Amino acid sequence: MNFRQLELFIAITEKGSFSRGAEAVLLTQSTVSQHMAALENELGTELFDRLGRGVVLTAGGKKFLVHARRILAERDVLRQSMASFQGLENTLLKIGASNVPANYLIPPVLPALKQKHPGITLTMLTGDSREMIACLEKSEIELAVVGSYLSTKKIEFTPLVADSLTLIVGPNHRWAKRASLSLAELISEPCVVREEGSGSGQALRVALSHRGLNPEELTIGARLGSNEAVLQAVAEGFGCAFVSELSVNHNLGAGELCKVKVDGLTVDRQIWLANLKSRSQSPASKAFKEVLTKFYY
Amino acid sequence: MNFRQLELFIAITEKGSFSRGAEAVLLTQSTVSQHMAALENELGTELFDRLGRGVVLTAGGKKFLVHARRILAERDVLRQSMASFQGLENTLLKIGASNVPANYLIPPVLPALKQKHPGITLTMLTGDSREMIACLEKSEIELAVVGSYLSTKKIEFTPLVADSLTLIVGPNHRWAKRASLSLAELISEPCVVREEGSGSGQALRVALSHRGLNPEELTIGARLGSNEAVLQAVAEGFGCAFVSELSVNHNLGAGELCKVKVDGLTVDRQIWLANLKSRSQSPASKAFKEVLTKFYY
DNA sequence: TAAAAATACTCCATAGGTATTTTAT
DNA sequence: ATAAAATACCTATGGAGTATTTTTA
Repeated sequence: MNFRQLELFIAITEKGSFSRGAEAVLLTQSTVSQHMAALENELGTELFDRLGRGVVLTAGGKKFLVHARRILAERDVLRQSMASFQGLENTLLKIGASNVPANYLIPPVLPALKQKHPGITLTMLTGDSREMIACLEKSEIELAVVGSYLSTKKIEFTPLVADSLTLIVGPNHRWAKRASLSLAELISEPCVVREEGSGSGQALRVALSHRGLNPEELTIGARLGSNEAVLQAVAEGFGCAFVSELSVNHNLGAGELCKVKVDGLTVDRQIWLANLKSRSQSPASKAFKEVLTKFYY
Repeated sequence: MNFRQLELFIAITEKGSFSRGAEAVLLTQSTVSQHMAALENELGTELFDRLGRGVVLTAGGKKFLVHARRILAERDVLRQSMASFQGLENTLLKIGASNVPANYLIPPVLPALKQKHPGITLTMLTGDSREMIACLEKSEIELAVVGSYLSTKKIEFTPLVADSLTLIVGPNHRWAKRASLSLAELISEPCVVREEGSGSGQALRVALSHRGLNPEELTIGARLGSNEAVLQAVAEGFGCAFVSELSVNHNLGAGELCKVKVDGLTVDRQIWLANLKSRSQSPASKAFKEVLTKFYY
C-alpha cells in the first residue's frame, strides 16, 4: 500500500471506472489495473466489482474508502503544517533572555515582529545569563539573548547591541550632584549588585580587574535578583549600583536616579544572541534574529 | 514521501541515530541516509540535526513527527478495519426480506447468527418480493430473501426452503369441518388475497393456471397488505385465503384457523435467496447465507 | 581517534508504459 | 459489438546494498 495507490483508488471511486480514474491521475489503465490488483491482493479483499462497463465499490471497498480518505487528508495536513512552518504561519518560537534584554530589549521589538511575522507566537523564558545558556544547552529554548559571553564550544554567540554599565545613585545621595568620582571613593560606598550569574555583574568584575582592582574589594550593600529591584533600592537612597544604560534610560526621566561618572572606569559590554552550534535554527528563529538585528542596527 | 520513510523516520527518532534506526527497520545506514535526505529535500526542511554521534530532531522534525505518527496510526486502523471486515467483527449487513420470510423465516435464525457471528449487525428491510428485488438492483441491500422468482438476468436466485400455500378458513366458516372441496366451490367464495407484488399471490396464480383456471375468476373479497392481516381477516370469518404453510403453522395452535384441502390443487413455491450477479458478496453476506441454509437444510 | 552520517557506485525490483486479449453489457 | 479491465511483456526509475569518504564530538 502506498499513497499513490490510495490517490488512485479514490480517483477510481470518484470516476467510476479504472480508465477514467487513470486519466484523472495521469496514468494508463494498465497501470491502474495492476495497482488495484496489488492492493486487493495485499488486503485479501476485493475492492471493486468489475461490471464490464466501469467498476463499483464492494462493501469492503467502501470501508477502505473512508480510511483512504482520512490518510490522505492527514498527509495534506502534514504538508500544510510543514509549509506553514517554513512560511512562519502559526509557529511557536521559544527563546530565553536574561534580565536586561528581557525587560528592555525584547519588548520594544515585539510590535515589529508581530507586524512582519504575525504567525509567530513567541514564548520567552527569563533568568540570568547563566540560566539561559543552560536552557539553551538542554534545547529548552532555541535562542537566547544574554548580557554576557560564557565561553562554551557548544554555543555560538553573535553580538546584538552594545551596552555599558553606569554608576547610579539616588537623587538625595551625596554623590548625586558630583560630575565624577574616583575609584577609591567608589570602593568605600555600599553597592547594590545583582546575583552571581548576572551578565551585568560579570561585566563589572571584568572591568574592575582591568583597572587592577579586585572585584571583592567592592562593598556589597545588597545582592538583588532583578534589575528593577536594584534600581528601586538605589532610588530609595540605598547606596550606589552599576546598572545597564539600557535600563537606566527608561527611569531617568522621572528624576529619581542620577548617573555619576567614575574616573577612568568604563564598563562596556555586549548583549549577545546565543544559539547551539550543533542545532539548526528554525525559520521562526532566523526570522526573529533578523528582526532583532535590524531593529538594533 | 511514502509509508516506509515515515516508519523509518519514527524509528530514527526513537533510536536517536540513523544507524540504529536502520537496524530497527532492517535497512542499512546508507539507505536510511538517502531516504531522510530525500524526505528533507521534498519538504524543504531539515528534519534532523546531525551531531556526529547520532541525530536529534529539529523544530521542523518535531512538527513532522506528530503528523507522521498520525498517518501511520491511521494506516493501522485501516488494516485493522479491513481485517475485522473479513473476520466478520463489527460489520454491517443489510438484507431485505419479503413478508413471509421476514416474519417467519429470518427471526428463528437470528440467535444462531448471533451465536456464530456475534460481530455481524443485521439490518433487514421488509416489503413485498418485487420491492426487495428492486432494492437489490439498486444495491440498497446485499441479499434478499423472497417468496417468488422474478426472472431477471441481473439476479441470481438460489432456493432456500420449500413452502406451499394452503387454503384456510375461520373456525365458524361452513367449510371449517370439510376434509376437502372442489375447485368449482372455491371460485364462488370470496377470497382474501395479498397485494400484487406478493410472492404468495404469484405462486397461487401460477398454480391455478396450471389447473387450467384463469386466476381472474377467483372472487376477491379483500386485498390486504400483510400476511398477518390476511390471517386476521380469515380468523374473523371473512371468507377464505391461500396463505403460506410457514405462516399458518404459527397460528394453528390457537384454533382460530382451519386448513382445507382443495381437490387436485397444490400450490408449491420456493423461498429464494437472491443476490446481484455482478456484485461480489461480502464476507458477512456469505456467512449469513451459510447460517441460513444450514438452518433450513 | 572513533563513531556516525554522507557519498559514489552498483544492482535489481517495481512503477509505469505499449500492445493485445479477455470480459461483460 | 463495444467499452472496459486483465494480461503479457518491456523499460527506466529509484530503492537497497557495498565500499569509501567526510564529519564531529
